Amino acid sequence: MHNRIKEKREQALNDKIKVKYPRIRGMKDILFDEYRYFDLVVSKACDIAKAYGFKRIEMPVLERTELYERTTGKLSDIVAKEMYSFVDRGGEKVALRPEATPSLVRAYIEHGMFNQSQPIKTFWSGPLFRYDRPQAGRYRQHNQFNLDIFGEASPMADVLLILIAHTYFKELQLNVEVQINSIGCVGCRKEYLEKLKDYYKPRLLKAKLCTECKKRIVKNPLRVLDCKEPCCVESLREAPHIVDSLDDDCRAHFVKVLEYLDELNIPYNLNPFLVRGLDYYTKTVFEIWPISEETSDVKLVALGGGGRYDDLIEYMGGRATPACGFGIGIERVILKIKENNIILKSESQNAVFLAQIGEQARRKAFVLFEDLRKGGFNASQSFTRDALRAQLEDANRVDAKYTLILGQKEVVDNTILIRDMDSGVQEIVDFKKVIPELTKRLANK
RNA sequence: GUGGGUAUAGUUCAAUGGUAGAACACUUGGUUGUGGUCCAAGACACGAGGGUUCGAUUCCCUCUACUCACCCCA
Repeated sequence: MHNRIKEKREQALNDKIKVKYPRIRGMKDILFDEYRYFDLVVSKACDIAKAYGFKRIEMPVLERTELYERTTGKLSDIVAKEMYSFVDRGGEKVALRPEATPSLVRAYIEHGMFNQSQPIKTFWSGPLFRYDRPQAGRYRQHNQFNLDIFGEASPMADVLLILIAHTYFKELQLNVEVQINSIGCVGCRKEYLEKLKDYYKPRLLKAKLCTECKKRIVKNPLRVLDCKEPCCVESLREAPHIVDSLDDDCRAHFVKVLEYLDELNIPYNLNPFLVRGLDYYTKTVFEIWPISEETSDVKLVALGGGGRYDDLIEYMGGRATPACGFGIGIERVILKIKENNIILKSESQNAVFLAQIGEQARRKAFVLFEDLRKGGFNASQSFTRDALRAQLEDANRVDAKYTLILGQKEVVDNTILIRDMDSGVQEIVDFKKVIPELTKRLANK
């Protein structure tokens, strides 16, 4: 009776809490089953990265606001309207990182990594924050996995990144397409932008653009290429391609990248209108687009993207260092995996469940459980429960192959029961021989 | 920032101008030491505020949240 009242009170309290302190918009809890996907997606990426000689790095979530204003660009949407920035108690202007590259570059410079043997290959995984309106595959806090290579000018670095990305999605059984383009160096881009502006000089053509792009063509012409408005897409049909404006060096670099991709049999789509939103990219830019299973259409939400940023490190006050990198959106990958009904490996690896009845048995069970764990068994238990029935239910829940039952009687006799959970057959075994017996049984499987 | 849709139990969904049901999940018991099946019992919900009304979970308004799309991005 007492318990019931207590429970009710707790429930009422919980309900109140639920409405009183709701989660912040666009933020997600990742629980249990969901976390299995998270784990798979991240650990697979880490494994591949390690295999290719990348080393793990983590940076603080908080950086000076200025860092992003200078690199990502004050005018970019990310900085201008999506950044969580505030003044801290010491009067410092700080921001929750909206992307990882600036922090990486900051760390590279700050720790004098240019003095180590180049290239420096890093991988990183963690949360990013953008104050955006949430929707499918977009959150205010989302996780990315990034690979970056510092100090390598060779097109091989670009290729390596794309190769890893491609391998990664293939191993996850996701159908993707690599979209690739080169936006050249500052010089090429300057030349191209003139050509593009010239192309849009005729009034008639300019009139076709959407309102946004009419502004863009003056302020940030490259972004016009990226617009998805049908009228803009249409207007671009005859537009000059940036690859035709590349200088010898940039062209040679890009050709080399494509040659290697061909060699490696990595399917790509040469997308002359692919430009990336961030200011610091040079030469190769690429995105990974999912291909929908049923329609085999390419969906426009990218699972990942990246490119080269050869000027960024010098621009930030470091020694001139070529670099490139790319990021994968963890939540988006998970979404795709679920969409495609890709089945996770079952977690029924809790081969042995240890049940106990009575105080003495429980004490003995604690010790035995440690031995099982140290012996490499996937052991589970619910020592907080008393009833054997409840414990067997738990054993069933975790899909145990065997349940060990240790009761008062067994303690006295120095034995233990081994119950086969499929057949329900159980056997009395000498307590000392449990571990060898289990080893034998599990080896036979 | 703009536009659409939605809001009922832990989850997925019903019904209703007279305060609500199911399925699954959960707890307990049937079995004081035996799970998966079965049976019984139990706990748990109308997002918030306002209006219309004798009476609103239902109709209207506002807010909030969720969701989808645009912008942008991963």
